[in-house]
Amino acid sequence: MVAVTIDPEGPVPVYRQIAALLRDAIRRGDYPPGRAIPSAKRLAQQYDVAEVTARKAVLALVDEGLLEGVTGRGMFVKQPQGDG
Amino acid sequence: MVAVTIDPEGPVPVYRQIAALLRDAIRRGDYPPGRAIPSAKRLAQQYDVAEVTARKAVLALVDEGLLEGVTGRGMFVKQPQGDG
DNA sequence: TCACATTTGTACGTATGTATC
DNA sequence: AGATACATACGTACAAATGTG
Repeated sequence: MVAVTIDPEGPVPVYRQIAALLRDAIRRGDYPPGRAIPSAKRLAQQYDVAEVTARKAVLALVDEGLLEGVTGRGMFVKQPQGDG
Repeated sequence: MVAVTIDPEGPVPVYRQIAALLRDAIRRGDYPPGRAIPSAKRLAQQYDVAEVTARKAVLALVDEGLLEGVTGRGMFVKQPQGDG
């Protein structure tokens, strides 16, 4: 089970790789709307990257409108907007 | 001439204050489409903040579609999109 | 209310890679 | 080869909000 698939030497930046994994997980329903994804700290441990890097990945998804951050609580999956 | 107007103690984050100043300058035409804004280093010196903070401000505008970064050259003002 | 841990948000510091000039 | 500038990545500190006890 080596499914975690981050390649630090590949051409794709690590933060984008993590963002892609999270994006897929959200779209797949692993984290339904209203649920929080793992904290930046947890993601950093899981993918063996710095917390700032994990955070950058998450912020990319916030930027895409998939997530919403709530200070002191977590990053929550938003309702799909204008997608049937 | 104290026009530079960054308040590090105010409720608005410094990077947002700088982003707002740059956004206004662009909209005002100080930096017309195709032109580059000052480098992150220069902005940091100008506003007396860290380079990372200046960069964060600039990236916010990239995100808004106002700027486009070109490695080795600078951050360029984009053509207005869908604005008559 | 207070103390503590967790988590996001902001800010500064630094190093390396890549591209341009 | 060197200077400049953006892109990525790690490290650290503090503030604000939240949750638990």
